[in-house]
Amino acid sequence: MSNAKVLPVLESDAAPCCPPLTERPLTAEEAERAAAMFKALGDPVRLRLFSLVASHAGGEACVCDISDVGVSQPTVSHHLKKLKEAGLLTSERRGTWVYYRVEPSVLAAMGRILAPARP
Amino acid sequence: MSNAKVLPVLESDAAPCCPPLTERPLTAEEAERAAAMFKALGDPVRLRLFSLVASHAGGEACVCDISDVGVSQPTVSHHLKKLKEAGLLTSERRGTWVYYRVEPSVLAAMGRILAPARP
DNA sequence: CACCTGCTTCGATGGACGTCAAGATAGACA
DNA sequence: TGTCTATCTTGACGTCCATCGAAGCAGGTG
Repeated sequence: MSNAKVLPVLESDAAPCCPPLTERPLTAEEAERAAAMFKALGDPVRLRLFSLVASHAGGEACVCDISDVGVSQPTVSHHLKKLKEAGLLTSERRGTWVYYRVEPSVLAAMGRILAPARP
Repeated sequence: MSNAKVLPVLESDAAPCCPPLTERPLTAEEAERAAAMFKALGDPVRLRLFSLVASHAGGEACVCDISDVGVSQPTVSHHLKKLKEAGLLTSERRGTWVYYRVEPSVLAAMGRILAPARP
Protein backbone atom coordinates (compact mmCIF):
# COMPACT_ATOMS: atom_id res chain seq x y z
CA MET A 1 0.00 0.00 0.00
CA SER A 2 2.12 2.83 -1.20
CA ASN A 3 0.51 6.09 -0.31
CA ALA A 4 3.29 8.08 -1.83
CA LYS A 5 1.40 11.35 -1.95
CA VAL A 6 3.96 13.56 -0.37
CA LEU A 7 3.05 17.18 -0.13
CA PRO A 8 5.98 19.56 -0.53
CA VAL A 9 4.42 21.94 1.92
CA LEU A 10 6.99 21.56 4.63
CA GLU A 11 10.38 22.91 3.91
CA SER A 12 12.50 20.82 6.21
CA ASP A 13 12.20 17.38 7.72
CA ALA A 14 8.85 16.16 6.68
CA ALA A 15 7.63 13.22 4.73
CA PRO A 16 10.46 11.50 2.84
CA CYS A 17 12.28 10.93 6.05
CA CYS A 18 13.28 7.34 6.52
CA PRO A 19 12.64 3.76 5.51
CA PRO A 20 10.82 1.43 7.89
CA LEU A 21 12.83 0.51 10.94
CA THR A 22 12.52 -3.16 10.10
CA GLU A 23 14.05 -2.80 6.65
CA ARG A 24 17.47 -1.28 7.13
CA PRO A 25 19.48 0.27 9.95
CA LEU A 26 18.97 3.98 9.98
CA THR A 27 21.90 6.22 9.34
CA ALA A 28 22.86 8.81 11.90
CA GLU A 29 21.25 11.55 9.86
CA GLU A 30 18.01 9.63 9.34
CA ALA A 31 17.84 8.75 13.01
CA GLU A 32 18.32 12.37 13.96
CA ARG A 33 15.39 13.45 11.82
CA ALA A 34 13.05 10.66 12.80
CA ALA A 35 13.92 10.94 16.48
CA ALA A 36 12.96 14.61 16.40
CA MET A 37 9.46 13.65 15.32
CA PHE A 38 9.14 10.90 17.89
CA LYS A 39 10.46 13.17 20.59
CA ALA A 40 7.78 15.69 19.68
CA LEU A 41 5.19 13.05 20.55
CA GLY A 42 7.16 11.80 23.53
CA ASP A 43 5.44 14.12 25.97
CA PRO A 44 2.00 13.23 27.33
CA VAL A 45 0.71 16.78 27.03
CA ARG A 46 1.91 17.14 23.46
CA LEU A 47 0.53 13.77 22.47
CA ARG A 48 -2.80 14.72 23.94
CA LEU A 49 -2.80 18.06 22.20
CA PHE A 50 -1.94 16.40 18.94
CA SER A 51 -4.72 13.86 19.25
CA LEU A 52 -7.12 16.63 20.15
CA VAL A 53 -6.30 18.46 16.94
CA ALA A 54 -6.09 15.34 14.81
CA SER A 55 -9.42 13.97 15.95
CA HIS A 56 -11.25 17.28 15.73
CA ALA A 57 -13.81 17.84 13.03
CA GLY A 58 -12.07 18.88 9.85
CA GLY A 59 -8.67 18.18 11.33
CA GLU A 60 -8.34 21.62 12.82
CA ALA A 61 -8.96 23.07 16.25
CA CYS A 62 -8.40 26.40 17.93
CA VAL A 63 -6.69 26.92 21.25
CA CYS A 64 -10.02 27.81 22.84
CA ASP A 65 -11.09 24.18 22.29
CA ILE A 66 -8.13 22.86 24.25
CA SER A 67 -8.21 24.01 27.82
CA ASP A 68 -8.45 20.83 29.87
CA VAL A 69 -5.14 19.11 29.47
CA GLY A 70 -3.99 19.97 32.97
CA VAL A 71 -1.45 22.68 32.23
CA SER A 72 -1.66 26.43 31.90
CA GLN A 73 -2.35 28.14 28.63
CA PRO A 74 1.20 29.40 28.10
CA THR A 75 2.37 25.84 28.45
CA VAL A 76 -0.19 24.78 25.87
CA SER A 77 1.11 27.43 23.52
CA HIS A 78 4.65 26.31 24.16
CA HIS A 79 3.84 22.70 23.28
CA LEU A 80 1.90 23.71 20.22
CA LYS A 81 4.92 25.66 19.07
CA LYS A 82 7.08 22.61 19.58
CA LEU A 83 4.72 20.50 17.53
CA LYS A 84 4.71 23.14 14.83
CA GLU A 85 8.50 23.25 14.80
CA ALA A 86 8.57 19.49 14.42
CA GLY A 87 6.39 19.79 11.33
CA LEU A 88 3.45 17.96 12.87
CA LEU A 89 1.09 20.92 13.04
CA THR A 90 0.41 24.07 11.07
CA SER A 91 -1.18 27.18 12.51
CA GLU A 92 -3.44 29.72 10.89
CA ARG A 93 -5.01 32.85 12.34
CA ARG A 94 -8.64 33.31 11.41
CA GLY A 95 -9.64 36.52 13.14
CA THR A 96 -9.45 36.33 16.87
CA TRP A 97 -8.61 32.69 17.23
CA VAL A 98 -5.69 30.64 15.99
CA TYR A 99 -6.48 27.32 14.40
CA TYR A 100 -4.09 24.39 14.38
CA ARG A 101 -4.18 21.64 11.81
CA VAL A 102 -2.36 18.34 11.49
CA GLU A 103 0.06 17.60 8.68
CA PRO A 104 -1.19 14.28 7.26
CA SER A 105 1.97 13.56 5.30
CA VAL A 106 4.11 13.59 8.41
CA LEU A 107 1.69 11.33 10.21
CA ALA A 108 1.83 8.89 7.30
CA ALA A 109 5.61 9.04 7.25
CA MET A 110 5.82 8.18 10.93
CA GLY A 111 3.40 5.32 10.47
CA ARG A 112 5.48 4.02 7.59
CA ILE A 113 8.61 4.09 9.70
CA LEU A 114 6.88 1.91 12.28
CA ALA A 115 5.39 -0.46 9.75
CA PRO A 116 5.99 -4.10 10.70
CA ALA A 117 8.21 -6.21 8.51
CA ARG A 118 5.52 -8.39 6.94
CA PRO A 119 2.10 -6.81 6.60
CA MET B 1 17.25 -7.09 38.41
CA SER B 2 13.85 -5.86 39.41
CA ASN B 3 11.00 -6.34 37.02
CA ALA B 4 8.77 -4.02 38.97
CA LYS B 5 9.53 -1.05 36.76
CA VAL B 6 8.17 -2.46 33.52
CA LEU B 7 5.63 -0.20 31.95
CA PRO B 8 2.15 -1.61 31.57
CA VAL B 9 2.51 -1.58 27.82
CA LEU B 10 3.23 -5.26 27.68
CA GLU B 11 0.62 -6.46 30.10
CA SER B 12 -0.99 -8.42 27.31
CA ASP B 13 0.00 -8.20 23.70
CA ALA B 14 -3.64 -8.61 22.71
CA ALA B 15 -4.63 -5.27 24.22
CA PRO B 16 -3.43 -2.36 22.13
CA CYS B 17 -2.44 0.68 24.05
CA CYS B 18 -4.52 3.39 22.50
CA PRO B 19 -6.82 4.14 19.62
CA PRO B 20 -5.43 5.97 16.60
CA LEU B 21 -4.68 9.61 17.27
CA THR B 22 -7.01 10.66 14.50
CA GLU B 23 -10.03 8.87 15.96
CA ARG B 24 -10.52 10.24 19.44
CA PRO B 25 -8.67 12.50 21.86
CA LEU B 26 -6.50 10.44 24.11
CA THR B 27 -7.19 10.43 27.80
CA ALA B 28 -4.48 11.44 30.21
CA GLU B 29 -3.74 7.84 31.05
CA GLU B 30 -3.56 6.73 27.44
CA ALA B 31 -1.34 9.66 26.56
CA GLU B 32 0.98 8.79 29.41
CA ARG B 33 1.40 5.24 28.19
CA ALA B 34 1.78 6.08 24.52
CA ALA B 35 4.14 8.97 25.19
CA ALA B 36 6.43 6.63 27.10
CA MET B 37 6.82 4.51 23.99
CA PHE B 38 7.35 7.49 21.72
CA LYS B 39 9.85 8.95 24.15
CA ALA B 40 11.79 5.71 24.04
CA LEU B 41 12.22 6.24 20.30
CA GLY B 42 12.76 9.97 20.69
CA ASP B 43 16.50 9.66 21.01
CA PRO B 44 18.65 9.27 17.88
CA VAL B 45 20.89 6.67 19.47
CA ARG B 46 17.97 4.61 20.71
CA LEU B 47 16.18 4.83 17.39
CA ARG B 48 19.30 3.68 15.62
CA LEU B 49 19.81 0.82 18.05
CA PHE B 50 16.22 -0.22 17.61
CA SER B 51 16.44 -0.18 13.82
CA LEU B 52 19.67 -2.17 14.01
CA VAL B 53 17.94 -4.90 15.99
CA ALA B 54 14.72 -4.75 14.04
CA SER B 55 16.38 -4.99 10.67
CA HIS B 56 18.81 -7.71 11.64
CA ALA B 57 18.42 -11.21 10.29
CA GLY B 58 15.87 -13.07 12.36
CA GLY B 59 14.93 -9.95 14.23
CA GLU B 60 17.63 -10.39 16.82
CA ALA B 61 21.11 -8.98 17.25
CA CYS B 62 23.79 -9.14 19.90
CA VAL B 63 25.52 -6.17 21.38
CA CYS B 64 28.71 -7.16 19.60
CA ASP B 65 26.98 -6.31 16.32
CA ILE B 66 26.34 -2.74 17.45
CA SER B 67 29.52 -0.85 17.97
CA ASP B 68 29.36 2.07 15.55
CA VAL B 69 26.61 4.29 16.82
CA GLY B 70 29.02 6.91 18.11
CA VAL B 71 28.66 6.40 21.84
CA SER B 72 30.48 4.29 24.38
CA GLN B 73 29.45 0.78 25.27
CA PRO B 74 28.02 1.69 28.68
CA THR B 75 25.82 4.20 26.95
CA VAL B 76 24.69 1.56 24.48
CA SER B 77 23.81 -0.71 27.36
CA HIS B 78 21.97 2.11 29.06
CA HIS B 79 19.84 2.78 25.99
CA LEU B 80 19.13 -0.88 25.41
CA LYS B 81 17.91 -1.08 28.98
CA LYS B 82 15.63 1.88 28.38
CA LEU B 83 14.22 0.23 25.28
CA LYS B 84 13.71 -2.96 27.23
CA GLU B 85 11.92 -1.11 30.03
CA ALA B 86 9.65 0.51 27.47
CA GLY B 87 8.68 -2.92 26.21
CA LEU B 88 10.19 -2.47 22.78
CA LEU B 89 12.99 -5.01 23.13
CA THR B 90 13.56 -8.28 24.90
CA SER B 91 16.98 -9.62 25.87
CA GLU B 92 18.21 -13.17 26.09
CA ARG B 93 21.61 -14.48 27.06
CA ARG B 94 22.89 -17.25 24.84
CA GLY B 95 26.27 -18.13 26.24
CA THR B 96 28.75 -15.34 26.03
CA TRP B 97 26.67 -12.87 24.12
CA VAL B 98 23.36 -11.22 24.85
CA TYR B 99 20.84 -11.09 22.07
CA TYR B 100 18.16 -8.45 21.76
CA ARG B 101 14.95 -8.96 19.89
CA VAL B 102 12.12 -6.63 18.92
CA GLU B 103 8.63 -6.99 20.27
CA PRO B 104 6.47 -7.02 17.13
CA SER B 105 3.20 -6.45 18.96
CA VAL B 106 4.38 -3.17 20.41
CA LEU B 107 5.66 -2.05 17.05
CA ALA B 108 2.28 -2.82 15.53
CA ALA B 109 0.51 -0.98 18.34
CA MET B 110 2.57 2.14 17.76
CA GLY B 111 1.92 1.96 14.03
CA ARG B 112 -1.77 1.66 14.70
CA ILE B 113 -1.70 4.75 16.89
CA LEU B 114 -0.14 6.70 14.06
CA ALA B 115 -2.45 5.31 11.40
CA PRO B 116 -3.80 8.15 9.27
CA ALA B 117 -7.49 8.77 9.06
CA ARG B 118 -9.11 6.04 6.96
CA PRO B 119 -12.15 7.50 5.28
C1' DC C 1 42.10 -22.73 38.50
C1' DA C 2 43.32 -18.36 36.62
C1' DC C 3 42.84 -15.19 32.99
C1' DC C 4 40.41 -12.84 29.55
C1' DT C 5 36.44 -11.01 27.03
C1' DG C 6 31.79 -9.13 26.93
C1' DC C 7 28.11 -6.74 29.14
C1' DT C 8 25.99 -4.33 32.95
C1' DT C 9 25.78 -1.20 36.89
C1' DC C 10 27.39 2.87 39.77
C1' DG C 11 28.45 7.70 40.57
C1' DA C 12 28.99 12.16 38.68
C1' DT C 13 28.49 15.99 35.41
C1' DG C 14 26.70 18.94 31.90
C1' DG C 15 22.98 20.13 29.10
C1' DA C 16 18.18 19.94 27.68
C1' DC C 17 13.32 20.11 28.86
C1' DG C 18 8.73 21.12 31.05
C1' DT C 19 6.39 24.43 33.74
C1' DC C 20 4.77 28.76 35.32
C1' DA C 21 4.32 34.08 36.09
C1' DA C 22 4.45 38.34 33.92
C1' DG C 23 4.72 41.29 29.97
C1' DA C 24 3.78 42.10 24.94
C1' DT C 25 0.99 41.79 20.68
C1' DA C 26 -3.06 41.35 17.60
C1' DG C 27 -7.74 41.69 16.52
C1' DA C 28 -12.82 42.93 17.93
C1' DC C 29 -16.39 45.80 19.73
C1' DA C 30 -18.58 50.00 21.70
C1' DT D 1 -10.32 55.88 19.14
C1' DG D 2 -10.01 53.46 23.35
C1' DT D 3 -10.45 49.31 25.85
C1' DC D 4 -11.03 44.57 26.36
C1' DT D 5 -10.35 39.72 25.39
C1' DA D 6 -7.56 36.06 23.57
C1' DT D 7 -3.12 34.41 22.42
C1' DC D 8 1.89 34.41 22.06
C1' DT D 9 6.62 35.38 23.83
C1' DT D 10 10.29 36.02 27.39
C1' DG D 11 12.74 34.92 31.51
C1' DA D 12 13.66 32.00 35.30
C1' DC D 13 13.56 27.76 38.06
C1' DG D 14 13.46 22.91 39.18
C1' DT D 15 13.83 18.37 37.31
C1' DC D 16 14.97 14.82 34.23
C1' DC D 17 18.17 12.76 30.97
C1' DA D 18 22.21 11.49 28.08
C1' DT D 19 26.93 10.65 28.48
C1' DC D 20 31.22 9.10 30.29
C1' DG D 21 34.89 6.64 33.29
C1' DA D 22 35.57 3.11 36.51
C1' DA D 23 34.17 -0.88 38.92
C1' DG D 24 31.49 -5.25 39.20
C1' DC D 25 29.57 -9.62 37.46
C1' DA D 26 28.94 -13.61 34.14
C1' DG D 27 30.69 -16.89 31.05
C1' DG D 28 34.19 -19.19 28.16
C1' DT D 29 39.03 -20.70 27.34
C1' DG D 30 43.77 -21.77 28.16
